[in-house]
Amino acid sequence: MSVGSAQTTTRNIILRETATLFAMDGYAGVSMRDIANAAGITPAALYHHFRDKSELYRATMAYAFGSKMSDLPSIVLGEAPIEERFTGFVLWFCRLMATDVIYARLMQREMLDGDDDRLYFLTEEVFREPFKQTMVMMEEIAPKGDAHQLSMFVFGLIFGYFAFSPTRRLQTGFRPEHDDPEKVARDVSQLVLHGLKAFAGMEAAAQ
Amino acid sequence: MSVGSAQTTTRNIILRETATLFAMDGYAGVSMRDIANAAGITPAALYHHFRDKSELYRATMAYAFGSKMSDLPSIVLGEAPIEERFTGFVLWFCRLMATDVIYARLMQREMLDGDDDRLYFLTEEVFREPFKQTMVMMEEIAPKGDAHQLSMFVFGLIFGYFAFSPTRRLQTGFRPEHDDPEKVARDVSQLVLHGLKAFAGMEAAAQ
DNA sequence: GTCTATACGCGGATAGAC
DNA sequence: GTCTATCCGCGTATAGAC
Repeated sequence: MSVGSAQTTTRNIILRETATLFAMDGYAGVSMRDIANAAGITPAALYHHFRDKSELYRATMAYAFGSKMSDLPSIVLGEAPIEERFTGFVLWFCRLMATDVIYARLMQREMLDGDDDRLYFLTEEVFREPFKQTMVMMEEIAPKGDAHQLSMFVFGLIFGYFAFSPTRRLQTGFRPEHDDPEKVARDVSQLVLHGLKAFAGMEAAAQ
Repeated sequence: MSVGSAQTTTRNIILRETATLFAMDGYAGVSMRDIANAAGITPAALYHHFRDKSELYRATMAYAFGSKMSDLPSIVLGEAPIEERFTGFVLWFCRLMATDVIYARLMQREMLDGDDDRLYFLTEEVFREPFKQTMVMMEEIAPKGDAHQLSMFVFGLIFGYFAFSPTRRLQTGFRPEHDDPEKVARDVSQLVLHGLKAFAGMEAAAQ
């Protein structure tokens, strides 16, 4: 559930609370009164820190998404064999999606409701680097494949799997271990690493 | 963009409009005035057809999700070899996600905002059958694998890939064909069919 | 089945005191 | 930097005529 950085200025308290509120109820579902309440101040005080609701929302995204990706490079870059680095990446992303509900939900909401500017921010500031690094791995594993698309398959698979959780838990055959990021990461890695061999030699030949 | 059935009763006109509105802006983002406007009636008239906003929302879900899955069985059941049936299923789901924006967005929103009842409805009335059929295919392709989880990987992959579209289109290496359900389906099928061979003989052995 | 009229609380936002 | 007080339009919802 952890989101953003540490300092306990009023501004940061507000942002920490809004991250949770916006993640749970969405932009339109949260009022400035709700936020003020959660932060322990009055609505009027909010406007001392942020011009209006939409600026507060944007600040919340910057706060919530900031520096989440920082531990990734050490996993992906390095001397280890590609399979190991890839598996490490998958595990990292599975853990993020499974553990940080706020983060995962905000991502989902931005995909649905983000305007051009916010999607640009998300693309550039949040996904650009991890995505590039994933593409590099894809090129190494499946040199003749479409690195962009294959990387998106990986992101999509993990993102989608956990986004489906609410109904997945009610579905035939569900067991609690299906929520366990360690297990999911293992099986995703296995499926993808094996599957990518189909793209190692030639582009979309099978059908 | 097509949603739901045909008859042009007022009730159906309302539901058709609300499906679009709720899909685009979410429950809290749409007012009864908006809906009345779109349907060409006054807000008061809405309450002749639906008790309140939340009943209207539930009716919209039932309308939007109703009978979308009907053409699936003929694809999945049949005499064709399993690879072909699986590919057919993947193509069907890719087309649904890529073509029917309303449907895809409502699904995403329900994952985020659905209460217990609505998630139960989604699970039972929308996903139960297609999911079961996918599990059957998984058991045939990867007898020793975890059919529930592998099926969810497939749903998650396709769902997640298209849910990512807004930022995917801004990402390094994007080309328009990455939005083409036919191409995506081909490559997803190839990746998964090949990857599943890793699960054909034993459960999660590789790592 | 749809209208006009209306109730009334909640929404975002501001003024100005402390 | 936070408060109290307040503005005003929009939110859901209803009453009752046609």
